[in-house]
Parts: sequence; C-alpha cells; structure tokens
Amino acid sequence: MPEPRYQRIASDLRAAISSGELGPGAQIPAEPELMSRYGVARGTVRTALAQLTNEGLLAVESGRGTFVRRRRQLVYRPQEEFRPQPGSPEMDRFMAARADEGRVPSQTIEVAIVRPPAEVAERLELAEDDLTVVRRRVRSLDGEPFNINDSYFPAKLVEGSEIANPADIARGTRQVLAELGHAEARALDEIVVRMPQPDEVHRLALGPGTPVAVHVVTAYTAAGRPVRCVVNVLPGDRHVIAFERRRPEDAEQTPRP
Amino acid sequence: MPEPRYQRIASDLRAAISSGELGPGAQIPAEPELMSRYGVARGTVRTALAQLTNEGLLAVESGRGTFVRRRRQLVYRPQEEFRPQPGSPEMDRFMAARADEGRVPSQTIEVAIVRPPAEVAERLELAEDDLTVVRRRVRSLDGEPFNINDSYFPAKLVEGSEIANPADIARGTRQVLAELGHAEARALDEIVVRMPQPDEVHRLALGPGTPVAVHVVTAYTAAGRPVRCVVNVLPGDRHVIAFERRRPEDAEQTPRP
DNA sequence: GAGTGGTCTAGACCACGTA
DNA sequence: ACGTGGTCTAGACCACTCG
Repeated sequence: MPEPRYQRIASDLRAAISSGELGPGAQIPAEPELMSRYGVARGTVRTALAQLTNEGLLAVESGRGTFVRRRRQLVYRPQEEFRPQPGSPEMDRFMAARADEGRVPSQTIEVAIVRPPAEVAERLELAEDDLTVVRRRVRSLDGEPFNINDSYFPAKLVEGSEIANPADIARGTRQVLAELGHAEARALDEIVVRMPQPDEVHRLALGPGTPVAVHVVTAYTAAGRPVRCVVNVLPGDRHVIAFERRRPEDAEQTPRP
Repeated sequence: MPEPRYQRIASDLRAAISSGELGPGAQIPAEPELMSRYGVARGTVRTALAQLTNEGLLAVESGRGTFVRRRRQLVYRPQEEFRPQPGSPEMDRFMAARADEGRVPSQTIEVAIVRPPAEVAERLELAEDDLTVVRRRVRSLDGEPFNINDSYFPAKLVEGSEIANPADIARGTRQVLAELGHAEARALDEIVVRMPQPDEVHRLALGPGTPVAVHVVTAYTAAGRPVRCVVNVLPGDRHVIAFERRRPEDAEQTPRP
C-alpha cells in the first residue's frame, strides 16, 4: 500500500513549513498549481490542504490565497489570574499586565440567568432545574478577542444583587459575594484541552485547527459550599500557560534510603 | 446566502450528540443513509463528518462504522510531576498513582543523540550545531499510550554517563546530574496547547481532532545554567491538568484602600 | 476579468470488517 | 457477499479579492 497522494502533498508542504522554507505568512501555491505539480484532481489537493488547516498550520483567506499561519502567544498564569488587585478587580491581572505592555485591553460584559451547562451544574452541586446567574466576558487586546471568562453563580445566592446586573463591578464579584455572606475560602483548578465548540469559535473568532485550553475554577466557602464556577476559554494559538513550581525544598524532603 | 448543506448536516448531528440522543459509543448513520436522508452527494456527507471528526466528536472505525467518541481523562498535576519519589524515581508519580488505582502502567525508554528541535535548543541555550542526549519515554496504561516524556540534556554534560544509556535509571536522572556536578536548583514551566505533529500522532495513537497540551520544563543549576529540558506531551482526550493555587492568605494581603 | 478558494455532483475502485 | 469507510476523478457553479 503506497502512501495516499494527498498525504504525500501534505507531507511535502509540512516539511517546507517546518524547515522554514515557507515561513510564517508565506503564501502556499494555489490549488491549480498544486494540481498540475502533482498531477491530481482538485479534490485531492483540497484534502491535503484541509489536513494541514486542521493541524493549525495554514490560514485560508478566501479569494486571496492560503498562507502559513502566524502565531503570537501571551503568557497566562492561572495561579495569579484570580488574585484580587487594587484598582481594577474585575479587569484582572491579565489585562492590566498587558496594558503595561502598550496594548489596549477591553472587555464586553453580558449577564444572563440560565440553566447551567452540565459541567458547571455538577461543580456547583446544583439540582436538575436550578438556575445560575452568568457573567459572560470576552476580553480583547487591540480589538482582537483573546479569551472568554464566564462566571456562574447559583441564582438563589445572588439574585437581586449587583452580580445580576450587567455593569462592571468596581470592587469585584468576590467582594460582593463576601458581603452577601458567601466569602470564598478555597478553590479548585482544572484545565482540559479540547477542540472548541461552535459558539466558542464564533465568540473568539477562532480559525480552524485551533484547540482551546479550558481553565475551570470552582470556588468554595469555608463551609465547603461551592459559590462560583469560572470557565476560562483560552485559544491555543494565543496563550502560553505558565505557573510556579513548589519550592524545590519541598521536593527534596524525601531522601532515599 | 443559506447555510451550506454540509454545515446543516454537521449541526444536526452535533445537536444530537450534545443532547445525548446519540450517546458516547453510539453509531452515526452510515454515509449512504445520510445521503438519502438529506438528498446530497457522498462528498457533501463526508465534508460534514470530517468537520465533526476534526472537532473530536466522532471516532471512525474503517470498515465498521462511525461512532460518537468516548473520552475518559486522568488527572495530571504538573507541579508534582517531577518531584522525586522513593522507590521508583524515573517511573514517576503519575504512573505510580495510577498503579494504585488498579491500572497497569508501563513505559518504553529510547535513548538517542540528536540535534534538538528549535524550541529545546533555545531553552537549553545551545549553539547551532550542539547536540543533545534525549531520553524518550512513552508511558502507557493498560497497554494504551498515555503521554510522551522526552528529556533533553546537553550532550557535552552527560556523554559517557548513565544518562546516555537506554536503561532505567533507578535513582533518577536528576540524581545522576547532581553527581556529575550539575545539580538542578530551579525550573521553568510552560504549557502550550496545539494540534499534534505527525510523529506525536503516531507515538500516542491519537485520533483526528485530538489536541495536545505540551508541558515544557526547563531545569537550571544554581548558577543559572540550563541542564535539562523535558517535553511532556499530553493528549487532550486523556488528561485533566490540575494544580494547586497559592495560599488564599497570599491573595488577601493587598487590602483595598 | 482573472485568480482565488467554497461548495457540490455523480460516478469509480479499493481495503477492511462482519458474517 | 455485503456493508462500511478511504481515496480519487472530472467536471460544475458560486462568491470573493485584486488590479
């Protein structure tokens, strides 16, 4: 069994890209050119290009051409993301730090009362028909969407409070929760990696072949009651996730016999 | 402009999957069935199925049928991954913990002297033609590959030592490095999310539409010299990444004015 | 208008799995 | 033998971008 022809075409292009022969932004030969170069039908060429697109290597601009994808990534620190910060709690560290670098951060806030998705309902320990207040934010840099930050609160806890209003909360939702008698005491962090859902593709203007990291934070009161579940969606082509290791001393305290 | 027909087919199937009508493992209608149901040509049906496959929703078993993908994920703790452990340092915590759960861990080790990939060369601060010793491991559970763990060392530092031999090092490579006078003092952790490269697809037996998280650890001596670069490749459909937050006390020490 | 990619058809032959 | 998906062809019409 020989290698399928579309695989051969894809391999050639992949090699040209990883060797730097076709650098970021370079234009891929047009489909008719590849058809004659390899002596195949258009469908075969398109199968090859689709594969590379789904690997995130190519960006197609309809009517203009197909290009090697550029990627620039910013650092995301999950451990620091949710530490309150003087001055602008809800526009948190990530955005503030980027502003220092001369970029223009912005965000949109949208508030709704919804039946939560299954993964959220489970983490908030809600019953089948319990509702949540969700504050949906899309954070952008220089006008380009960068990540999604959706905070879910059990509706019973926050109804009628500021949290249910779609305005920026200057002192932070954490503070408001505390004033309502539900101070957060600890949190659980999870990150899963998957392909985006269609609504995420739309909100983040994701190209094909762009996976996302989903960082879910569940915050609990001292009594162990979950009071907030934050779903952060980070496009893979725009973020590097960094975190601090435990002190090396910790790692050394089990000497071998 | 109406929605393309293949999009319509994909949306219908996606809805059936997310609503649970087509549960994990359920078989998707065969291509001829979808052709007659929607009155389209085979290519159109295949375009729709390809899209869902690239979203990681479908698993195709050639000759048998197309099915809704199952996923089961294990917890990966990047902060603990590299803490030495009594008994089996190189078969580290991840595998040991899984063994406690009644699963059967195994690993393959392969050692080579190679010109490092660009991302590794950069982190080890190597010159153009410097070589590295790489210890490539694939860790498996119950015979299924689970993740890749490739450790790169500057060849100059470890040539002739145990590290260049393809045997399990009972006391751990970290210990060997220390004996060679290059004790690790601190480390930098980075995680990026991307689609896998073809060799990774092969080594990990990844299905289409499976993104990976790449956890890169760069270890330095007290003098700041990089002595090891570990590239961990974690398939998105098999891992949940978890980590510990800093103490909440830290987060509270900046009271608002 | 010429060139790009996006969608779609109607056929064909093949390898693979199940029975 | 039959049904599954895998590969491939040779056309077609469309919308978009650019000079």
